Amino acid sequence: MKIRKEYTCPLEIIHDILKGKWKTVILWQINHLKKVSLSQLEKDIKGISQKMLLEQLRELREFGLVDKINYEGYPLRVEYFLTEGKGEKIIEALEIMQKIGREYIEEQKKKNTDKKVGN
Amino acid sequence: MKIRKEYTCPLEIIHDILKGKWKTVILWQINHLKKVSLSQLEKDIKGISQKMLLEQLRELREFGLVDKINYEGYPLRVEYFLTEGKGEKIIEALEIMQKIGREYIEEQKKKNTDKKVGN
DNA sequence: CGGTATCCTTCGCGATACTG
DNA sequence: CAGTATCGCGAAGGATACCG
Repeated sequence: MKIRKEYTCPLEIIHDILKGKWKTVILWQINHLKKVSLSQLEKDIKGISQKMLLEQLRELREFGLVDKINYEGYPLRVEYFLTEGKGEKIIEALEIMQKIGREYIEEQKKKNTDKKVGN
Repeated sequence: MKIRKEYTCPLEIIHDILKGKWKTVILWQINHLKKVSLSQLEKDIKGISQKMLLEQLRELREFGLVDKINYEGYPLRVEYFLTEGKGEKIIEALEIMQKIGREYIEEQKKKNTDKKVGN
């Protein structure tokens, strides 16, 4: 369990929520597919292991960003999805950051072409 | 250097931007104080070492979220501040996440009092 | 005061094997 | 298909000493 007993500052949680290599990508992907199975996520998120995926999904659920439904019967089937409140809200934050990411990429490209051109 | 040579996906950057225990807190604190010296940040951010602070500040500067001014003369003096574009923008994202953090804290409190009451 | 370098510990995470 | 358990390595991060 990586979640602390108690938080005093909301900022500490921000860190824990997005801590780890995969959380943001998982959230992003779930938002993209809306309702998605474990195996689907595993296919779509390149390089992630099932163990990591499950670990991170569990944490995201504990924070109330993600939820899941277990369907009865065989073969087993589950659906992961963002929670209406916090889950969908955090996508807004990720979108802002994603734009900043784009800006950064653009700047780097520009720097590189400038270098090649002359200086 | 923890920043990669090149990014293909903006989401990878989101992770790198907020990676590490301290980045969000540092950004938050700089935003709060607007222009701030290293020693001031060190005092205000509880538990951080000077080494970590400088390390993270450097990364934030490389991403263009933070910038600094070096003043001439002794004693040495610098001022760290958020960049107008990306720096101030990311605060919006942090604010959203901070609210989610608050929600989570409230829920936990409620759960605890409910437990005490009965069940 | 601001910043760099080094050493050492802890923990994230990948690989792998196993269960219902 | 969904999920748990174990183990080992490398990176993150804390402490500390030193430089301009």
